[in-house]
Amino acid sequence: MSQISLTFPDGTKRDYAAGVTPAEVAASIASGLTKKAISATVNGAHFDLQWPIKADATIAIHTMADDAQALDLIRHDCAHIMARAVQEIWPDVKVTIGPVRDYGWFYDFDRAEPFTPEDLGAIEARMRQIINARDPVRTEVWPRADAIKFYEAKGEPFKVELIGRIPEGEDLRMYWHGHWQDLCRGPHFQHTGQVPADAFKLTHVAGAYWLGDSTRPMLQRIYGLAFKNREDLKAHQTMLEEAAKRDHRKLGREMELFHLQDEAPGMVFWHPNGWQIWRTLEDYMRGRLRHAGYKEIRTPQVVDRVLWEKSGHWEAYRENMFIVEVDEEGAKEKRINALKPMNCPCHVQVFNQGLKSYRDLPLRLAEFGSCHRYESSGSMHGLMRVRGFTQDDAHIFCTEDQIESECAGFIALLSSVYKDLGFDKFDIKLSTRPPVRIGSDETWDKVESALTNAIQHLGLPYQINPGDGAFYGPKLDFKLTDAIGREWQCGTFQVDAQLPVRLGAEYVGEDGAKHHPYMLHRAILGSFERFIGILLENYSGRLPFWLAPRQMVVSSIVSDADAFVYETTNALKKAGVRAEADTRNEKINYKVREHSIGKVPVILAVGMKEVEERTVSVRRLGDSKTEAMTLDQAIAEFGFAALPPGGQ
RNA sequence: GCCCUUAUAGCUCAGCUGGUAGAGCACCUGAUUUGUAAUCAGGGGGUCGCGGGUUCAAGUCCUGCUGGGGGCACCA
Repeated sequence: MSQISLTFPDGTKRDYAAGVTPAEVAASIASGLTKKAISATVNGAHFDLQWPIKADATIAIHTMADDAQALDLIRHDCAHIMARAVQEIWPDVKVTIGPVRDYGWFYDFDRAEPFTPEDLGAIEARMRQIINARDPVRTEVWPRADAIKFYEAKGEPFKVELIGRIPEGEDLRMYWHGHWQDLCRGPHFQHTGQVPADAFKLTHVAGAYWLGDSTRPMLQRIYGLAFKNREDLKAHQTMLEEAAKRDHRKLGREMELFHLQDEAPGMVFWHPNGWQIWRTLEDYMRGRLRHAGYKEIRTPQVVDRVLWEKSGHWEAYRENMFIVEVDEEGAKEKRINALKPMNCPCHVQVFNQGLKSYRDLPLRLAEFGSCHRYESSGSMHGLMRVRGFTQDDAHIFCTEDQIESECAGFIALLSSVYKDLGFDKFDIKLSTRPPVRIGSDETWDKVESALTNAIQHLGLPYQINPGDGAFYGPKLDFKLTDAIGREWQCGTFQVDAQLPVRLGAEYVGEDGAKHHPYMLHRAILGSFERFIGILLENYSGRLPFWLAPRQMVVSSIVSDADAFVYETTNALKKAGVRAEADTRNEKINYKVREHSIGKVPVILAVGMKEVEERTVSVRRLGDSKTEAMTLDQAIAEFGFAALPPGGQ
């Protein structure tokens, strides 16, 4: 047998017989490593200890100290152990696939009866038995015909189909966890006892289409969490509980911001406090847009289908549109309109009024545009996915040469807005030309490089999603990261050479001839509804002072202080602060508690001491200390704090 | 849209194997004038999501619809 050379992380090389396994390599290095080794990285691929290495390679042996590999094996072995447990309890259940995911894994099963929470407990118990049995894990590469025959005999149709989808030439790997068998890419541990028995938890069952295809059968997916030890699992569960506490739907009720009801699913009823947040945010955005050279417009909600036919939406998007029929008396036929699902066609109508010159470009038209989309019933979620929403929309009409500078200007504006709103980190994703597209390659080259140059000149990192652009042009998506690490896609910047042509937008160029402008679709917040939801969850409802719907409550301690409470409240209001007086006959403890729960950023307490000294006692949310301040100081400080960032 | 699950007072929830509803908070009234996260006492409040069905009897069992939740699909 021939020799191969393996290169270790420290650069040393050793020779082995071809076909040596990582387990044998580990044993050759140190006897302690034989026991501690769990897997290896061979030429960048995660290898099972049992897999033969056939040629020269770089190799690194992993132990449980390597988090990434250890967690990958723990979660993947959990998936197999769970599937084995399920089939041991219910032998007629068919298995499908069970991949690793963030913090755990899932496995999809085909079973007539639904799994119940009690079932999950029984499965967990059986999993622990399997782990405690320390059953060996074995793997073999099989010819596909044998594997297909094997699964047909076993009555596992999903596995048979899966084999048919694995590319020819790829090794078909069979795994055994004890007596139980599964088709799997691997790698895995060497025995089931290597999975920590106290660091996993089955969390919930959900439906999932086979192969993610809604025309295929609905399977039952069981989700599990798994970590290296009990403490990590507990920490993660605590984190999930904390995340649930800041759910915007819960905060919306507690802070009296908005509600949703049966008669208008997916449409928001904004209450005074919530609408105050909205208006503050809208005023802020309006100021930012004005400074960035945008002109604000307003276009109709209900538009005749003729326009949607021209724009192409009637054909492509009709099932998601709210159709409005008007039956005019005496008219020969009904007039069919649609609530606008987006603003772009209306903005082109504004552009088309009057003759435009190249001197008018770039023309930036902004609208806080109310849109309605008939979203599928299962997709709605609080403020995050609704049927009626308002975009911070704008369309920039420009020439090809202006795309790059417009893009750069947009990203600068977006990053500044995100920073003001408390999001320091965001990622950019560039989606490039798809296989099916319109326009010449030359134009695509030019437009894609305009976007790339704009990002690069700003020195920002970005990822490329090849082929993910729209058929009419490339796009940038902007994803921000919130306080607990979740990512939200909000901003977008799309280049469109199509709609201006379809809707006949033209300008007179320097050459005196008519040209179609490019249209740049862009949004920073995405929608007010969703962004307010994100803000609430990011801040856990404790919005920064300028955004808080109720900024200050001036609370009396004794009723003799009431006059000074009103004087203070009125002075603060005059200074632009959203201040309220609370002179109810209640203890100061009661008032402090109530307004703290109400997430009011600043509570002022006024007793006789303050009345005599013309001071206020300041208590900031989340801080149990108080601070004495003269009334004049308080007015100056909080009057300033109430201004939006940038002093607009 | 699909799978599972769920719907009881303004909110959070209890109501066992069917016997016509209960708690805490909130709300109202009274007392209390209080120093930084709940003062005490009393009171009012629910056609148990909606429509059918089984039963002597339905919040409870069956069924349809609607909304919510967890996912999947969708998000041009």
